[in-house]
Amino acid sequence: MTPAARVVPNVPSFSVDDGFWYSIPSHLESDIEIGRLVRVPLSGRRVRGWVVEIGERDQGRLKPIAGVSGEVPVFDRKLLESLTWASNHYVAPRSVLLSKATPPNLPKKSPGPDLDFVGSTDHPLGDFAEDTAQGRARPITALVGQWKDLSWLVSVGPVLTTGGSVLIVAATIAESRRIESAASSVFGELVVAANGDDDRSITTAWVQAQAPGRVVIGTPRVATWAVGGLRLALVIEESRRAMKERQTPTLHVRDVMVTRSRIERFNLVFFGPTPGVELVGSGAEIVRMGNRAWPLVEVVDRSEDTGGFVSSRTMPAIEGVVDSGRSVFVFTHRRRASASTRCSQCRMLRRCTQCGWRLGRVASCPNCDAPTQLCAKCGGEAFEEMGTVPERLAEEMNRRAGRPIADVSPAVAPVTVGTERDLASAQEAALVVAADVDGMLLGTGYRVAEEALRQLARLGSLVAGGTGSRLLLQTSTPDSALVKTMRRGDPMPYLERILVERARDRFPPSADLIAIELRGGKDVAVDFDGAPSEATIMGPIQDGEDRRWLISGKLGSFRRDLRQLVGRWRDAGATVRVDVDPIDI
DNA sequence: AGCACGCCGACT
DNA sequence: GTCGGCGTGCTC
Repeated sequence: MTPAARVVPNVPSFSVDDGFWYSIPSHLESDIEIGRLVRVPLSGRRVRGWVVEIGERDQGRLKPIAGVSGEVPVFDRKLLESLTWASNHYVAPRSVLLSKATPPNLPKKSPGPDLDFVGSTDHPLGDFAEDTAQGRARPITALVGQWKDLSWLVSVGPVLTTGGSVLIVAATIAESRRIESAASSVFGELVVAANGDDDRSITTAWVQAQAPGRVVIGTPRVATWAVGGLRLALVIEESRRAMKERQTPTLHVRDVMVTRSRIERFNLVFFGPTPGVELVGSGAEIVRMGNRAWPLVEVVDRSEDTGGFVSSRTMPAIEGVVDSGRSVFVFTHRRRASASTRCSQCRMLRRCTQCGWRLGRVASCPNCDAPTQLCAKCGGEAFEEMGTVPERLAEEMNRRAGRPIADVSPAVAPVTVGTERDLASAQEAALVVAADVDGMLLGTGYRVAEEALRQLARLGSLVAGGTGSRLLLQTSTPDSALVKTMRRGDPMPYLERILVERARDRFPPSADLIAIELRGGKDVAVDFDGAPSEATIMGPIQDGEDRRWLISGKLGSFRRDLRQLVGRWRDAGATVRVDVDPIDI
């Protein structure tokens, strides 16, 4: 028997998931521990790999580890367990997940922090941080409210003074930078931010994050990082799209952090105005901050209104704010006019009276060929394009104001018109207008209701403080659940209702959902033998060279079998994308 | 991934 | 009879 280590080579293939045993040469013995990067011989060459187990093995035909790389391990046993869970959940090779925990350059030893901090506030997070500092476990918490003023940062102080670290994950680099600069003014050198885009600064941040007693801030990539002495993790706006990786493996920060907090035993708080339905469904404890999760809302009822993008009651509000020297942001959810149209009179979606197909500007129904007619609802004969193109919106406001007040984003005029893509860079405004709330609910997919609320709440956080500042919603359904929810300022009853509907319709989080996409490999035969009877397989949908399937239901151990299948399809030459928990289907 | 192996055609 | 093209399979 000889000292040996199991090593997962850095090879993106399912077939090396279990790793291989190598003997440990005596001169390396003191360096080999779980999570260390090593170089090992593998089929006639040397590759990098990670130590995942240490033991004794029969010398047999074991090859020796050729060397160690870096100065410190990149994960411990617990983080390894979380990463292994993720490789299974996301149907990805284990080495791909281990790579995500590894800094781009070789990690050095970190010097410990040498500064101390004391402070606290009466923010709800203060209690949480105090419990964390005392070593008390708290259930996973959804803190419902605005985070942007950042005054809450100081309340994580007690965790630091007891030698623990705090991890903060934000959706984008811009937000991470804002949090970093506010945190630095409170905690100084204790702040570590992974905001760079070059390998060197990312590696430096990783190294610094290994010393306990830090505030580590970064984008979703840091969710798979080891953090020294991690006691409290904070995820800001977990329901944002950016919280899920786009390519395989499609990690979601929420799911990774929930698993890590259970295994590594740190406290976990999700913070934002609208927790995701999946988070609500996971039984997280809901803590509301204040009475409203977003500022005051004014509703402009358009059901009696005639055409145009902006109501005759909205225009004076906009002009009033402009005249007082403050700014306005007008939000429209679509950049391009869609093919659909609606009645200018009753504002209902125009549908074929024969088959219900959505109609654009056509003389006959493209589905059933029936000649198109008057509005099925009210008999109106004028129709307008759906969706409010920002340019047209700005033109209309300028025309009606009789002076140039509006322009499309980025802000150059007092009134800025923008879509979701402009929200990240938008400036605060005294008046924020959602031009077409009804249109936000007309999309397809099981998430539209949730998305609509999330976007409106996000608009709320653009509203500057001060008297008269507000969010104005234009809608022809002022009694809808969405508008009522916005008026009340509490997202929870709305989200809980969506949760019930998802369970009824067998959508996530009540059911597993995996989309599989094969690019190329036309002759690769695909079958899902062994799929459990509780799973439904839809597809393939052919899209040019691509084929797409959707698997839903209770997957159970089928996830494991899927690894084999995906491996086989890849070996046969197909590019396989596995989208676990897909957001748009 | 990347290397060996093997089967095939091309060329000394 | 040998060289090198690349498709297939395996890696302690």
